[in-house]
Amino acid sequence: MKKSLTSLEWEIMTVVWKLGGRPSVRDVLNYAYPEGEKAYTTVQTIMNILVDKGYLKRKKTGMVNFYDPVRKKNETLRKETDNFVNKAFGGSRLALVNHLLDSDALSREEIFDLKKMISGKDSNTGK
Amino acid sequence: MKKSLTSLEWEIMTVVWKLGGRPSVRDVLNYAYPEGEKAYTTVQTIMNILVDKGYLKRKKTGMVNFYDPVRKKNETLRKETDNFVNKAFGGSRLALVNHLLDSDALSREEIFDLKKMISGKDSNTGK
DNA sequence: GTTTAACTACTAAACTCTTAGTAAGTAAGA
DNA sequence: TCTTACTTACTAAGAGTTTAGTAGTTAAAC
Repeated sequence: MKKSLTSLEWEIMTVVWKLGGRPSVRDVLNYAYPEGEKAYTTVQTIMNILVDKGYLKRKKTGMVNFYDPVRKKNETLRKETDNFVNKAFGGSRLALVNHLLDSDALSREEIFDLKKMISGKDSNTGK
Repeated sequence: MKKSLTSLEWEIMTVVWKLGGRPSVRDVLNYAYPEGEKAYTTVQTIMNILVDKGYLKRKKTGMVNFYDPVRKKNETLRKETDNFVNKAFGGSRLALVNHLLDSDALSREEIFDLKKMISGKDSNTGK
């Protein structure tokens, strides 16, 4: 149902999550593009698209719009990961992990860390 | 440099890899859309876009074009995974795995399988 | 109070993605 | 050889993405 995030939309959402507390267009602009890498109205447009897509809620206080993420970063990450897994790994999250392990996508140290990470996991906590 | 694959482009590439041996537009169409879910020319257009993007090579034999994948599926998978990891996880592949473990994205069984998978890995084989 | 700065809403252009039609050529069958 | 089936190359329309300008309003500064 909900449209998936494009590259720039991700970038903006990441900033909104990082800033916390209902940032305005100006807040996002100042933080992400302090050297004028993007026009004010470009960021404004994207943030309004994010409202249309259901990722942000807009609330006006005085003259200014403030934007609140509808979902937490984690939840969104999960949905988008699922999208990617569907597209590239036929829906199998395990196939993704398997790919990371089989290809040389992960370095020796990463695999080492991964082993540590996973052995710290209790397999009874999953859904 | 190389443009990343869209949803439909992935779908077509997957079929080309699966079929192997320089399939034609007709081959892909018959395999993937036997009930006419897509028009011949739609598939043709996408495959030509894939040539433009550098994912397929086109070679005409007689009247007919045959299409050959430029890279193996695994290589492409790795690049696209990197793209996604860059977009959504700030470039950290470990953060992706961590997310899969921390969220309830993986079921209990999946985590169990994952543990088996990773303990079978020799951490000296990574790059 | 008039200018200046900031913000919003609206508009739009260039580009990509997805979809598919049409015209023209070739090959095979009747 | 005439027709039919298949292929290619080209074209295009509608939707979405990314970019940003403009017009109008409000608030602050002088």
